[in-house]
Amino acid sequence: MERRIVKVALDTPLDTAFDYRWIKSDEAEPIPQVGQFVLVPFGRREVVGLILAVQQASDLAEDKIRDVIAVRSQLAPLSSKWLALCYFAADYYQRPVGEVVIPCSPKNLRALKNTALDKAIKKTAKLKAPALATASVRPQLHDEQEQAVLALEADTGFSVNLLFGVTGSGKTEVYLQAAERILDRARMAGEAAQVLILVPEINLTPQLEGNIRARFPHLQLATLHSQLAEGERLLNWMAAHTGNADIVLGTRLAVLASMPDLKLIVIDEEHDPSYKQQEGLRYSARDLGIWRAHQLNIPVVLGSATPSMESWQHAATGRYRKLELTRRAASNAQLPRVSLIDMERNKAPDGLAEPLVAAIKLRLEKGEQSLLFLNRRGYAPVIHCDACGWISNCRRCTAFMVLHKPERRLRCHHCSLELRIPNACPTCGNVDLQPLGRGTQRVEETLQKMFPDARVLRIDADSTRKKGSAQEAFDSVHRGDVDILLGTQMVAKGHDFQRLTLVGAINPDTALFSQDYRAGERLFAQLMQVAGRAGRAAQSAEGNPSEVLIQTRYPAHPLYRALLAHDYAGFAQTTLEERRSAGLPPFMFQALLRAEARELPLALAFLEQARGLLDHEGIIINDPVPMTITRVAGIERAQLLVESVSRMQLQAFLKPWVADLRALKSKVRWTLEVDPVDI
DNA sequence: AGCACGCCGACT
DNA sequence: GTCGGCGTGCTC
Repeated sequence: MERRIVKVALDTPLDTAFDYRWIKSDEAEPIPQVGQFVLVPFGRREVVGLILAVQQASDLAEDKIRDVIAVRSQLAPLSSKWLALCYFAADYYQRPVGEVVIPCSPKNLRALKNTALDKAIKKTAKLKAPALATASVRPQLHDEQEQAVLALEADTGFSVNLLFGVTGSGKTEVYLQAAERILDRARMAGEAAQVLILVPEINLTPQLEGNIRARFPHLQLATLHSQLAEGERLLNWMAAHTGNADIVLGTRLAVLASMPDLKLIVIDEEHDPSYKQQEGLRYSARDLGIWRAHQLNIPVVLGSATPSMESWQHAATGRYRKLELTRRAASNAQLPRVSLIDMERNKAPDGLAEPLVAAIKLRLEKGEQSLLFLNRRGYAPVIHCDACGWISNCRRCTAFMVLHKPERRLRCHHCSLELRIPNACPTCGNVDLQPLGRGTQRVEETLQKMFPDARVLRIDADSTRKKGSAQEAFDSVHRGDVDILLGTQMVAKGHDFQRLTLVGAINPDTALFSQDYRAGERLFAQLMQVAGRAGRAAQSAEGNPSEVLIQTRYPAHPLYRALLAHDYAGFAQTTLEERRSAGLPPFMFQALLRAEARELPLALAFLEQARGLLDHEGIIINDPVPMTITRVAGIERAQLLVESVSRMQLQAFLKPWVADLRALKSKVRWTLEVDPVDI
């Protein structure tokens, strides 16, 4: 009787492969192969796993080993290249490989019985083979775009290309035509080819998806993101895995899609923080994308108007090739004019200074749209009592309870605790509790009072709780049903509003003096991005370019000076000089050990213990410190930063360190993050 | 991580 | 008398 031991990776924090017994049940059943999914019993559960090895014997006692329930042998095994990518990710981010290979695969491999999987396989196989080289309407490229496309087309091996161009300069067209030419060339040569396009957010996908389908009706497009229904996710995953999908468009998790014929990777808005997964396997999809391109010896394109400091530095040293688009694609579209409103000189009792109010009024008179950007939701970030100094602290977190006036609630944005607004001060009974500061709800109220006839729409996480409501809100702006759009960073991304000629940033200063050394970089990117919403199509009716007004108390700040001049390069140079002298990334490689406990001293003691575990030549281990928001939902948090000027040296330290940390079996919960973005 | 077992407080 | 709190232990 044919019998094998299969070593299986499972989605569990246990850093080991699990042995299962496989016995041939009938003649037709094939021997299991590495890279196939299996259904196995695990404790009291049945879980899906991936076969990492097939062997004749196990080191374990026979009675410890359980039987495989089913092998998903209908599916072609995942390739060794794909497995190598997953092993790398697991190794680099110090997590078990099962936490890489299982979460990025469709859940339905387990939930579906074989018949349903077969159905999906049949459906995928039936996808029409693309008809040869159907004519599609291909927009004329301007010379810079053409040069970029030619450069990419000429690449026959690995290259990292930083496509640097302002919003509206036509980066998307470069991606599409480079993709098209690479797919065409492969087809002419009788080879299979696939292109992977990564985007930061789900809500950007429908627009780009529509564009791609319209442009390439003859190509198969599959989307992959976490909000797909499971059935659809399985189909699209299969389309990628079988090679049927010519183009895969997805969010960060798509970087781990199985694509046997991958020939080009595009990472749009490469600087965007959402490429970094913030739980479980804390990977950077951008970094894995670059690694994958290197592995497959293919080009990768990183697109951005405001590249990350890492990418910009690599372009400066020549490690990446810079492809630059210096002007907007539509010939009549100009860059918006950016001005600062000095809030020391302008009174703004309602948070809106007179010049901004006047600019909004002008747009209302002309029937044009305004967009106001305020990265703070709720009505006011805190309420307080004038009489005794009471302030609305969250009792479970080191944070304020935020006033949400329409809901008549105080809400903690960290632990989701909700309370009714107290009628009187809880300590002294004073009935006159005052909101401090301003969130989107409060500005919305102000705008409605100021402009009673204007149609004001607020878009933030609170106003778009319901599924599909964000899309509906954006649609109403596109239809012209909105005069003044007000929102958080949600409004900064992706959408081109044709009739929008004014953008106002209400209170961007808060990011200037943040603890987080990346806050400035993010603010610059955000303001550039939100400014890019204006005048995408053309100038205002009067022929004036669109206008961006930034309210600030620090008009001389270098970040704003660079923004006024549309000078990303200058901003990046200054920032990189600061980073170099302060010993920060990209000149330093970091890992962050975080610990959580009921009592802060316990967390700190654990980190102190961790610090002393290993010799660490070439590694800087900093003091354990409480996190900025020390307590969340009643749990105290602390962290320990580990650094090295050498990525290799840091990696060499982390591996045995993590093994020792696991061996401690401490009651303190801990996580390690490699290349952390929020410190 | 799940998921069970197990031993102590406020409820139908 | 039981439901349920989360401490501890195991998963091939």
